[in-house]
Amino acid sequence: MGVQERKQREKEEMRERIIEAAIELFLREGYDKTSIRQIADAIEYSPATIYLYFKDKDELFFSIHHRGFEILFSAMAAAARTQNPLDRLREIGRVYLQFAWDNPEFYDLMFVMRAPVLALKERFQCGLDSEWQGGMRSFELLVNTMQECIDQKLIRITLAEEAAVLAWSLVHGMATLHIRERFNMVEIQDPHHTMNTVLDHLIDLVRGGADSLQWAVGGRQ
Amino acid sequence: MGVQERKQREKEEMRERIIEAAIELFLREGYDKTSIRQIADAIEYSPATIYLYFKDKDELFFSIHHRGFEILFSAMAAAARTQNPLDRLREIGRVYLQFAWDNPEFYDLMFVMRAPVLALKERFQCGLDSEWQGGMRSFELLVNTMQECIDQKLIRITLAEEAAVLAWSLVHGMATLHIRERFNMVEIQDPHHTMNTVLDHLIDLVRGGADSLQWAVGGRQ
DNA sequence: AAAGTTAATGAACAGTGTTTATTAGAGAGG
DNA sequence: CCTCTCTAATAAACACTGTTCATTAACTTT
Repeated sequence: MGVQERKQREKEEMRERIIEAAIELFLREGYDKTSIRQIADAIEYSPATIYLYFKDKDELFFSIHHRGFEILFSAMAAAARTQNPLDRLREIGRVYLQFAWDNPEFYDLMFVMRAPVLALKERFQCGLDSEWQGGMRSFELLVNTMQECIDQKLIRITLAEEAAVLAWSLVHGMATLHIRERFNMVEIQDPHHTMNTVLDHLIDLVRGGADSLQWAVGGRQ
Repeated sequence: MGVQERKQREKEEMRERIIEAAIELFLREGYDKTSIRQIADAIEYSPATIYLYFKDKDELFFSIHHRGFEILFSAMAAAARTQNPLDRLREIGRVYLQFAWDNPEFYDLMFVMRAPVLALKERFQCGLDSEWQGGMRSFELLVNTMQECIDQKLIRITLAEEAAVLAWSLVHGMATLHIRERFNMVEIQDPHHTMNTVLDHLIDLVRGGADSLQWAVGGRQ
């Protein structure tokens, strides 16, 4: 009897409808102003219904944060295929910064807000370790790229993880200083341009300049 | 008649009492759980009273964020006196990271939360541009240090502001990835150690290594 | 058709930030 | 000393918030 499968499907569709409405509101109004009651209104159900599909608001927003990573990955796909690992590094950085620039609310949810980690913590205790999959994947992409750079002697840092933390922290720092409006506060003109310029500086610095490149390629043992 | 001066003083003292109670709660319970009613309870006044001294919650927390900068500056004082600008740069970075590590709630309020900037925006429209003084001062300290490094040909970036954004973004990125628990998510072991190591890497990279130092000092014109 | 199951809800609870009409008390003037 | 004024403090209310739970309505199975 396919009735159970249909019910399962309907439940899934309902979850989807809730998430869709929540995203719509979230992107338009921000996290704080996206209330359960507003979401319920948008899908024309009662607020209590949402709690039949999500444990609480944190879990709902944990589901939303997945969508953000999907967008990030689809933007990252092209960059990740760049052959030269150092060029790839730059491309990854550019895509990451552009994603933060174009989707500040998503970026906030994925890398700044506490809601998704709180939801994850509870799941973790309940055994279901779905992990912070998206974040993991993108960080590993960065670590692997760094490792390739190290293997090919393209950069001046010898520990891939440290290099990855360096790069991630830099772009994340710029993204959040922009999103949370601290660049305005110190009167940085044209933050978009500055962010890309600074990313270029990072690449130049880790590469070690023409001298170091020569040194790396040339040998010295 | 000194009665008006006394009243003025009493008003100031009341503001102080409110801020003190708010800080106490804020550091113990976090921003969201620090409600006007709880603050009012702590000082044994009614919630409405607080609105006689602060326009709204944002303005109250804008006042608190000043205290954070005071702590940061007193920690920064010694570091800022380091003679060699490159050593000073490292010290500033260390102190900054340590401040974020030791005072995560303050750091959050000063560099991540939206509340203080929202309060500032309203003031700005009302003519009173008290500015984001603390942030400005610390950023200028960084820019000036970078300029000294450039003047003494110690670093490989030629625009002080860009170098400052690079350094600030890096340490801010590490601080926030830690505070908002994203380092845990990608399973970084010993984040405190990693953060300092990465800061050292930055210094090494901008310095340009022994070769570049030699090149800078030696001349080549 | 009756029984069992379950999805949906109205209403309530406990909290939030904020506003306003009212009250109690201190300071000034006669 | 007694009014009168002014103002600091408040109780109560408003419009929200996330969340829970007993009740209802509808669908499925017997």
